[in-house]
Amino acid sequence: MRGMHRTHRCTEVTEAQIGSTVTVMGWVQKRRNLGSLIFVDIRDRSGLLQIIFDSNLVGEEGFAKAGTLRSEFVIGVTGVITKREGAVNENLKTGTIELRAKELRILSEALTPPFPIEENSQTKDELRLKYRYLDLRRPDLQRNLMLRSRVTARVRSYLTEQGFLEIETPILNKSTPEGARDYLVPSRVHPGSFYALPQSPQLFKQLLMCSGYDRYFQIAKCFRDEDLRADRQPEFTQIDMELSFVDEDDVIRVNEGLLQAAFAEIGVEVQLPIPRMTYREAMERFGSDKPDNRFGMELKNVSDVVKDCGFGVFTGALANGGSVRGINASGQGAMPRKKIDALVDFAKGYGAKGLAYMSVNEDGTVKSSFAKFMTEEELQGLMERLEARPGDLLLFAADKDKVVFDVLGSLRLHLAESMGLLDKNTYSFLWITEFPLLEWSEEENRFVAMHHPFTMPMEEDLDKLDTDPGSVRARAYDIVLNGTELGGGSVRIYQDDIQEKMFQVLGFTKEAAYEQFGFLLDAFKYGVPPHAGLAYGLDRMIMLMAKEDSIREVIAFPKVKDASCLMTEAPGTVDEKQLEELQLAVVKKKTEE
RNA sequence: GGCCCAGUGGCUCAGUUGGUUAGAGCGCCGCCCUGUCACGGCGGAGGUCGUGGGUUCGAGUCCCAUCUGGGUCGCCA
Repeated sequence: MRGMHRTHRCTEVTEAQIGSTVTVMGWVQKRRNLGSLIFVDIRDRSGLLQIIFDSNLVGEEGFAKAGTLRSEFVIGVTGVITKREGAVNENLKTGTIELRAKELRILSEALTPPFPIEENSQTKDELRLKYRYLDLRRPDLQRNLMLRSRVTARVRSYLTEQGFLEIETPILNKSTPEGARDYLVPSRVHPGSFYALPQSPQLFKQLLMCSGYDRYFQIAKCFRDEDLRADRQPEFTQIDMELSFVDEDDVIRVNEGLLQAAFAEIGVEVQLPIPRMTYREAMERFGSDKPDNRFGMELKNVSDVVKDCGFGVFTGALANGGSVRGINASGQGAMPRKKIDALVDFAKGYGAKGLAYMSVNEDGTVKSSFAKFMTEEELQGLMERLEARPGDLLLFAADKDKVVFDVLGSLRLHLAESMGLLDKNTYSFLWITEFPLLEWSEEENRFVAMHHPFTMPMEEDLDKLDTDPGSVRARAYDIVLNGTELGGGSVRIYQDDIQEKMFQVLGFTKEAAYEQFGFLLDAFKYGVPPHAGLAYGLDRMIMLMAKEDSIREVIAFPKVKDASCLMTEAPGTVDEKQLEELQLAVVKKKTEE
């Protein structure tokens, strides 16, 4: 490398540099050898620049060397920027200019890559992830990671301007049984004891409030040992924050500014204030606590219309305290039976026993699985409630509310996708408020916290904590973007008596509460400010900004479905010696013996 | 743990009702070519069809099991 220094990235040279000598360095994207003239496209993270090798300028030796160039060789080239003699390439940022090489250095040679290094890869994920370092050379992934870097930089500067302090919290923590499964790390010094990797910095940020750092944030790695999804990785990143002396409106105000700043990076102007909707309304209208409000197809309650009908499925659900609700898949009335059957199966996957449907023909007559049980008046009532027009397809679910919401909410999204209603260029934000404080767990036969045990109940519901805990609403809020939960937070409990009551409702004894969270409860006794906070899933935010369908596309080194890494082959076994030091033994399953 | 989809040269795919030496495009290798940018021309190498078992005279194609990757339900306070 001695004597040659890069002066520009490939697309940093412009027509302004014409006539000047520059040095670029990067990877060979493509060579086009015309015999006595060789063109090479050189690539770096900024993009592509065409280099022309002409023996008159680069010399016989240099020209011969250029002839040996192959894909992905790393080269350095010094030359003169000139206006192109040939045609302009309108697909390139540098399409009107080229670099006439005077000197070529091959910095390293390269094997032919196992898949093409190009945009819009068609390559299987498996191969891409095994060679992630090559995959990461592709322009779309480079754009995603550069976007991620810009957004986090913008978030940092915005929060800093707003008086937030960036403070790190521990990775090695005490395990807490509530919530997701922890990743555990054995302690060598304390055999038989384990640290847990943080699922979030929740307790620490509340302690920081107790300590007077009244506005905290962190871009925090978090870990959850649960199954993966397109939008879930075992390790992920949160933009985590906590504020003192605030209520939910203060948190929302600061975060609307944050979202505006962050989304400005992709040229999207977030309209403020972001609309708010209660949890109850979101469930009633969209069957989801994270509604995608880029399109309609809202749920309609038709329980009153069908309450006396002759269709046992409907009346039976109502008799069991459930409801009958429907959605209108507008314009889908001609859907063939086979596709409707597929929708029924889809609904069954979400716990429905079935799905009643009704196609409205162009002449106004209906074709339906249940019309024969209905009076003309009832059919008309259903059509009116769902604002049905000729050519529409109406779908109904009848069950307990929870199932009906789940089924129709999922169906609504499913249909919207196949109907092409989901526009990735639209960014529709929504705050969801007044979440239930508690959720009944069939598995544990007790109430569990919907958010976490430190979430403040709404004042007007406090008296119901004893009588009807399930109906108590929380001062919790989620920020939803296009049907994705971007983040969530709450006002925290800071009063002893309410916190104790909360633990009591959750079935914690005082001893158990202190065993788990004693340090926090003690801290609260020494002067705790009212506080509230919020955390974003950064990966999801960047995914939506980059219009990707999986957070893997915005994470440099993601894990695959079974939480392993195809490149490093983590996790792996360890030496006997390491296990001995930790006083651990691996129990082999019988099937492996 | 359940369900669904995929697995054929380096990559992306095609492969008829099971039937002779398994095809294509791109890539790769060699030769030729002074303005290409999906460069062009000529020639060439390369796969036994994820793995194992079964049915059959005969299996890429049918059956069973299994592995790998993806999606999803459960799970994810």
